Amino acid sequence: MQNKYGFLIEVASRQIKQALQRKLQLSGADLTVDQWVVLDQLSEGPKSQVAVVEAVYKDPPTVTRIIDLLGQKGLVVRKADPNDRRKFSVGLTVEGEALISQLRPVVDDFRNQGWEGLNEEDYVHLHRIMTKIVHNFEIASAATLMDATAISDDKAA
Amino acid sequence: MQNKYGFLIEVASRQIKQALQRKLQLSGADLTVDQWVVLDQLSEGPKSQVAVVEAVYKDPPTVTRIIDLLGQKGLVVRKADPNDRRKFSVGLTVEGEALISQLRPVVDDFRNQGWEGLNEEDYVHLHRIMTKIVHNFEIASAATLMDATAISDDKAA
DNA sequence: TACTAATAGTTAGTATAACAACAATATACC
DNA sequence: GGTATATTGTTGTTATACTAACTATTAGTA
Repeated sequence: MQNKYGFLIEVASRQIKQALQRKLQLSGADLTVDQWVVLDQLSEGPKSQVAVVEAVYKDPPTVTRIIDLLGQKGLVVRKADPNDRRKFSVGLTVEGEALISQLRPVVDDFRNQGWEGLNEEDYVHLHRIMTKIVHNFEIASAATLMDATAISDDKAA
Repeated sequence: MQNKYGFLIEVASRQIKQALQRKLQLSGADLTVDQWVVLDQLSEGPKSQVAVVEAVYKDPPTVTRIIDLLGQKGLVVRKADPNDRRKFSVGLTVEGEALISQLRPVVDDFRNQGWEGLNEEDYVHLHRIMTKIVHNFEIASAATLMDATAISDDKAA
């Protein structure tokens, strides 16, 4: 039986993150990969933290802390939600928008570089295998996310 | 162009780790997944920490701390290497051996469960795509590891 | 031999991941 | 209206990831 796919996936995951981190640093950005992911999400428009949690699939405490750091760097701002006093509306500052514009091409380059030599079919394989594994562990929320990612990738293709 | 494969891989990686962690806890083991990975490596026989670093592809500081924790739990012991006073020889205690015997079937179950519905061919795809991505970022050590994993999987198959 | 470089391992600092517990607010229901 | 419950977000703790700096030891070399 096949074994250690988890190890394979984890090592690749760490390497990818590390490579992007170096790329971000080379471009002069004082930003971690996870901070980038959250910032990128907010470029779609202001969101509550729960919405960010669902979009990037991180835990609420993790998102709280990442937004704290992004706030300290002046890239995002929390505003009170007038309709629900439990919520914030987290949005980009002008500096945040500028940084995204600067980094978007860098990240696109990165993705193209990492995917070089692979094709659409490979992506389908990758997505199918990942989704299958996640489904096999019956983690409903993650499975939903993987499915949603497939849809958005279809749109992007 | 395909995008966000990194995100896909990272989410799957976290989910897999989380699922295994729950499985370990259910089995009554007071052990993290990463501690399990190191412990499992040491079942091949005593190793220096550098050897462990290379086997599990973690950083030296991370391995130091994991071995510290495994030592506190009485599962492993550091012994001085008589040939090189910089080195330790890290080996399992009787308790460590026992815990591995107890957990090995649990982890095997876990792997089978996660891989259900997938086949040898899928594993080849997965391995090829991961290796390609890692190679594309020219991270020599990781690329070597991925290649080595392919070989060991061949033996296991 | 003495000097330099490489290796093995540790310590410190920051960030993320997961879990638990919590406060504040909103919703549902009686 | 009042109470139970769910939602939103925070704080605390432990473990891992990565970087940098450091000690001790070994190997290489002039």
